[in-house]
Amino acid sequence: MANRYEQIAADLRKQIEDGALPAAARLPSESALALQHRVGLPTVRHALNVLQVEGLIEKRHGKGNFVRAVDQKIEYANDRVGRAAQPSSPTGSLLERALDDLPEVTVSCCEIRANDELASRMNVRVETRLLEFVYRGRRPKDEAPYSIVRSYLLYAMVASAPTPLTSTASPWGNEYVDWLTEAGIALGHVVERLTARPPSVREAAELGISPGVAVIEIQRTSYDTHGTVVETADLVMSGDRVAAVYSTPCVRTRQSC
Amino acid sequence: MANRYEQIAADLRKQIEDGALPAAARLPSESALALQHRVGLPTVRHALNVLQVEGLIEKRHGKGNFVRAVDQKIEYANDRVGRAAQPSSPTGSLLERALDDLPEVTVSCCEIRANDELASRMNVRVETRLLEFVYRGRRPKDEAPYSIVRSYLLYAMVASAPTPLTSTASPWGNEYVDWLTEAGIALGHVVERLTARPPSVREAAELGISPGVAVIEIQRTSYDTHGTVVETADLVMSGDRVAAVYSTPCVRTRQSC
DNA sequence: GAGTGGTCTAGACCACTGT
DNA sequence: CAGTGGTCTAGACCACTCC
Repeated sequence: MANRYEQIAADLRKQIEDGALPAAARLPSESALALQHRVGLPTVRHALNVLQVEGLIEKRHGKGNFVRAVDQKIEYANDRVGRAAQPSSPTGSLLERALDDLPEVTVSCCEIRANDELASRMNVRVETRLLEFVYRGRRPKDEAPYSIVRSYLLYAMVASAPTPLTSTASPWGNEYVDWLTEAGIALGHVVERLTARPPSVREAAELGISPGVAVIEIQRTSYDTHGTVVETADLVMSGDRVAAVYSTPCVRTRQSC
Repeated sequence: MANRYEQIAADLRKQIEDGALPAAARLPSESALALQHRVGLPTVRHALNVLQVEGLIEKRHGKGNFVRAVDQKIEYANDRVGRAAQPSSPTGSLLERALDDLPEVTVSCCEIRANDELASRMNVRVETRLLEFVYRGRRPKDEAPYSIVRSYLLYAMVASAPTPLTSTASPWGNEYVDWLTEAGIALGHVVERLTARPPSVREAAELGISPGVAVIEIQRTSYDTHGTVVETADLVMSGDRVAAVYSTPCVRTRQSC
């Protein structure tokens, strides 16, 4: 650990953890740090790079380096999945209310044709008409959204149902449940596949995060009671602002276990 | 996008995606790349750094830079959570079998005392006697494990039950379900909180991943049928080798919905 | 305009890996 | 030993932000 840049990184890391450098505080300028530690500028930049990849600091061109605020996380809870947009469980909703941080949600919709991937996921033919809904959930105090949801429905299935784009929507794109219900379709179960990965360049820009801050990606597939796919969605969420919470009841019917 | 290093990164990224640089292939040496693109070494290293943070390449000191293999992911499925170690659902087990990739699991156990965090999570007093089980799941072809699970049980609750450390354990540390059952305790539900984040230095070393490759962290809490915490666990999984899969049935009893 | 971080150069030396 | 990446230096110039 004789590395100079590791020492500098460790020093700053400690100051951040101790609170000497509180959240959102500006670090000394890079040249100042170089003087302090009697090293060259590139060495300081290397150290800061490490901290950036660890998600501890954020660089702002022309302004300085800042301690990343890692406050309470928004929760994506599965007890709302497959239910109406109205949150019935306190898990997520109380938290959001308590923080005076009701999310602002923007929704857009357009008609598209299924490409290979969507066709395979929804078990339909390529070029099938679909409706794509894009949801962006944002905390009022933030610039960038914390999640981007692309939800896909079969055009033929919901075209007859009224689909008002309410701005009071859930940020997770759960309104489709209501629409399907109105169309007489009952949901059976929802399968979600979660992965953690670095953001693509585009995602980093859209979510306002630096590369190195992980994102959670959820591929959601909703089935009706007959096992037919009725919806699929891609959720990409900023890993440092969102946690996913799953509650699994242990129903042990003698049969299945 | 006139940046030289972005161009180099984009060039290599394209070659990896196109398959010109297949998985596990070695990239040209840094000095060779510098000559090819007529830039200085630091510029090439900057580009490679970007690709490393994106998880596309892996650097090996003294050997070279290599394309990261991103093969089929191990699945952590909640249909096994709260059930016995024997997987009953095909979701995960079939995949693992098909890949001829049955995980090797190492287990260790020691008695510890609850610290502040564990005491709060298990709703017991600090210094309460606990049993800590550490599971590491590893693919035979890999050096490092893909997941590290630390599971905590109340010593008083399971001390009387036989706890054979079977090497055929599930890599996710689910044996506690059997032990609790033997002790006459019935599980009620399991709550899991997932987050995505960069690995700590220690985790990166233990999981054999480079910083910048995200990890999935799951904080699991198991409750019995009375709502008492009977187990809690921390699962840290290499984000590029593991996906978490949750299947949520939409039981809409008229009451609760 | 002054201060900040971003890009890039050219070169030295060290540490790890293989032969 | 030769080849590889890892660390570090000193300095030039550009781009962004704020006054």
